Amino acid sequence: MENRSYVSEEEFLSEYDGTRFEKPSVAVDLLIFTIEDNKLKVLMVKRNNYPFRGCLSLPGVFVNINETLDEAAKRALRQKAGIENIYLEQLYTWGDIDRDPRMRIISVSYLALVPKIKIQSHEQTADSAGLISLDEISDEKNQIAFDHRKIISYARERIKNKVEYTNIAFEFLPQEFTLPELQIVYEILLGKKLYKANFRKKAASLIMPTDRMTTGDAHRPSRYYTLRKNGDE
Amino acid sequence: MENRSYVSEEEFLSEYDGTRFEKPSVAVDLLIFTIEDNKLKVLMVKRNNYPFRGCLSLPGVFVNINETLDEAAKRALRQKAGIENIYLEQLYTWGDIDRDPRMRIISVSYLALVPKIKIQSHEQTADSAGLISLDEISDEKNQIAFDHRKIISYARERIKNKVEYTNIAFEFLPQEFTLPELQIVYEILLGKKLYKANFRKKAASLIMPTDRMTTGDAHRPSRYYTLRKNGDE
DNA sequence: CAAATAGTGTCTTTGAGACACTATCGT
DNA sequence: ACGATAGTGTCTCAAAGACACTATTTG
Repeated sequence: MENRSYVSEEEFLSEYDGTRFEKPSVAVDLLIFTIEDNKLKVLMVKRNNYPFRGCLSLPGVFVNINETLDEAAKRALRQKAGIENIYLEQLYTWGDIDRDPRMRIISVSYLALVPKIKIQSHEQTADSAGLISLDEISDEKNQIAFDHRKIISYARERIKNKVEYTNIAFEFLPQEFTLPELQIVYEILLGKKLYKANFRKKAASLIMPTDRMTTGDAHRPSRYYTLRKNGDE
Repeated sequence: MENRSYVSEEEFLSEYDGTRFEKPSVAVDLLIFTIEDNKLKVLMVKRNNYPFRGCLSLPGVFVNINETLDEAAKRALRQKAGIENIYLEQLYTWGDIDRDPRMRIISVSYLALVPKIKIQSHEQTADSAGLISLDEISDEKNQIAFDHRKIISYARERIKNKVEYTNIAFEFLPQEFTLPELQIVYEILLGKKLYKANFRKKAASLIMPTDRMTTGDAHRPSRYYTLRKNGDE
């Protein structure tokens, strides 16, 4: 009886092309976004090897033969930024031939969103990692390694779009937040000011009030809310 | 002076991990969607080798070392379906370890949309290709190779979403079409009936009337339209 | 004229947008 | 009382949804 028996690689490849294949390398690159000082920032590392020595680049790892892409992304998140359990989604796969001058590397990029608090304590994990504002990255005077400027700009667009039809904005905040805080996050991500009253009406269906309030400010206190999960009434 | 000098692979890899890497293979798989007999269908080929002999699978090729992912996708489109110059976008990259029982293969999937007319003449290109309706693919009685059922279902969702905020529906139609035809395409892609009057009001801003009308039908004739491109008034 | 499909007019409801107002803190 | 920020009420306008109507062809 025929079960899924092994077929040699040679035989297998001939099914497709009849030629040998030189394989590209596969890496995973991370786009770890957070909001600091009311600015959207990306975690980048300074390269201390060629090529692009001294330039900023996205943190990444090679994909091991025995780990999935998602696992590789999570490992990179742990090893390069010391973060776990945050929003993570596959973004796009970059396959230009000369994107790395040394060899052919296909990069599967992952988008990670994280509240600033979670990232603080791990700042000096691997290499010299740091949060870079998107303004600095757009600035042509700053050297960015590989095609990473393009990748970041792609990620920025994805965020802007997804804010409109998902709740990713909440990923930038701690579990409890005030509505003014939430509004600022939306304004940063969308890149425009919003009307307070309208924003609150729309947000109302997404959130649940807590009984905690801000204290100590020289103005009316603000209530803390949490994101309403599916199933909460 | 230091320019981007060559660094041995060994040395290069050590920067990341310090271990040797066994590389996965990288393939491109195509999801070629079209509408036939008022049903959404995908182009699939019947496998005549192990594994999954006799099962339906998505057409795909390995990525050559000297071609980009987009180029590989276009080549697959040409070689496996004989189609060119159609809507093509990268969908998602699948990297589970055992998605192929023979060896580690990472698959970059591409979504292609095509009007039925363009595909007709090339029906019997490579292998035994054929258009399979999504109902048949969901049917657990039909054997689908690899993780391709999951991939198709992911693509189906992407189409449903993108119909809402892009003009991809037009990719399923020839250059000239009637509004009833366009409405049917939208209904199939969205999976629900639409109100004619409302649909037409919304479509009005996207289309340009021609002076051609349908003829020969035992009812009022229908005007042909074209998609309004950016720049058309 | 009957059957069939193409195409239109209009009312209702919903939500986005804009603006003016009130509320509550610390000093 | 004042400055500052939190929070609300309400009007307008545009789009989505629902339904009833008219129009034009063939046989």
